[in-house]
Amino acid sequence: MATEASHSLLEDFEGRGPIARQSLHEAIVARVRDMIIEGELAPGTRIHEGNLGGKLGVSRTPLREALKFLASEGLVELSPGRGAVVRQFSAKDVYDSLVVLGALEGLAGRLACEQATDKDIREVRRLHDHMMEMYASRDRLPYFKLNQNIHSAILRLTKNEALAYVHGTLQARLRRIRYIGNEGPEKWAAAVADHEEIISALEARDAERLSKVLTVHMERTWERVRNSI
Amino acid sequence: MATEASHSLLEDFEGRGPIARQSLHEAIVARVRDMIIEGELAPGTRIHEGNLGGKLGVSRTPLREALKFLASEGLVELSPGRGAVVRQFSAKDVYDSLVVLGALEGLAGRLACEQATDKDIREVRRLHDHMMEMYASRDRLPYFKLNQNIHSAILRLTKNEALAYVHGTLQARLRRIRYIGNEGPEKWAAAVADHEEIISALEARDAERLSKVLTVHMERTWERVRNSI
DNA sequence: CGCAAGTATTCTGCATACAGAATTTTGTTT
DNA sequence: AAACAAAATTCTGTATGCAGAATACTTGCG
Repeated sequence: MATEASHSLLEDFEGRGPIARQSLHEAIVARVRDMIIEGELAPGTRIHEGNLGGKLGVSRTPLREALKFLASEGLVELSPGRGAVVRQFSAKDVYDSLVVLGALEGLAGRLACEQATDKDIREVRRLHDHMMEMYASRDRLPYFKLNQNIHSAILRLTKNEALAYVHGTLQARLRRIRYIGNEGPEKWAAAVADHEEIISALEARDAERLSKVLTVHMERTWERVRNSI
Repeated sequence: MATEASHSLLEDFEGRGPIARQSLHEAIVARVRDMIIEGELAPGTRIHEGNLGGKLGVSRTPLREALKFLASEGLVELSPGRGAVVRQFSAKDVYDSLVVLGALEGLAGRLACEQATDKDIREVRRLHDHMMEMYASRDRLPYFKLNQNIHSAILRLTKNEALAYVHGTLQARLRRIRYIGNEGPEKWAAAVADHEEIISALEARDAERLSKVLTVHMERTWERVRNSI
């Protein structure tokens, strides 16, 4: 099985102007992370440094560095002498992560109501409205991505980097699960209803209500995804 | 300034029997992390791959991999073209982290009361009593380490890996701050009092009380360390 | 004496080379 | 044909080499 003579990340990088100041390291991390999230690298798969490097058009050295980075994030596991393996998350892992995310988003809701500027909140409203358009037209993928963006945005509103960071790492672990979790119409509608309340509580700067609905939203998320694991 | 011809991590590793199955990668990560926590690598320092590699007795390749790992943890920052720099945490960073840790320990307190076995709790009691002996003899360093161990142990009692993981990464960022934070006798006594209540609530499996005291303990920790940043 | 431009050196980032461990294939025996 | 053993191959882990960027140094000029 020959490695597809594909598109080189390095060329991408060199092609960019001075605007995209990201390093090749970050590009590889982002690319491999996406491959894991989108299932191109299935959980449990042993990552072959030669093949993957060839596919991405980079040598093993920067690829290995990226894998260590992802290992620290918890997306891959390192087994000494046997390289990196795409981490498998059990149903319990997912549930546990959602419990923690519930607590983190609960805290974020409280802080966001205190810290956010009116402009910040309008920005979230814009994302929300856009997401609702995607719901109206039943465009799953854009809806999914906007959904993620809204949650990340609320985390950023807290202006608490540590909070945004830990939320981000847990979120990344679950992104794949949510990505595949295509819930039915009634569950989707319930999720949308949650989001209506989220934006409403945020605009009212009702810390308790926002905190509560975000935590409950996480619990309901578990109900939605538990069968697709 | 010549690099000290020191003790090689690689030799350490080769010297070990089959018991210590940790890889050289993990050894380097642990060593550099300790150097950061203990201040041997000061915040803001640019890490010189050649020098540090020489000091540890390893080549640049595994060292660079370890630095990427630590970058993901947030202990070092990568600036493209300029290598790795030991991350500086501002007072706000520390406060923000403590706020998140407060929420996480609060959650952990609730979960620990549900999930812990009696044996688990006895183990924490043992650590607690041992820590109290160290307090009695005013042995700061052992006290400090046991203190950390107790908090980590409570996190493990939850049997929630995701929770323990995010707690661990934030904890690592603060370890250096706490390490240097030598509070006076009355503040130390107050911290000890908190710990008495923690173990008492845990043994009573009083989830609300344990959750509360752990969160408050974090807030008080901020009061203790805020002036030493 | 200060400052700037140009040069020299050092350092990072990536690729490659090499040794040893892990795995697969092959061959042999029952 | 199955199972074990041994050889061959593949793969990982580390060191080293090399190009280009970043930094330090030197020299010339105001």
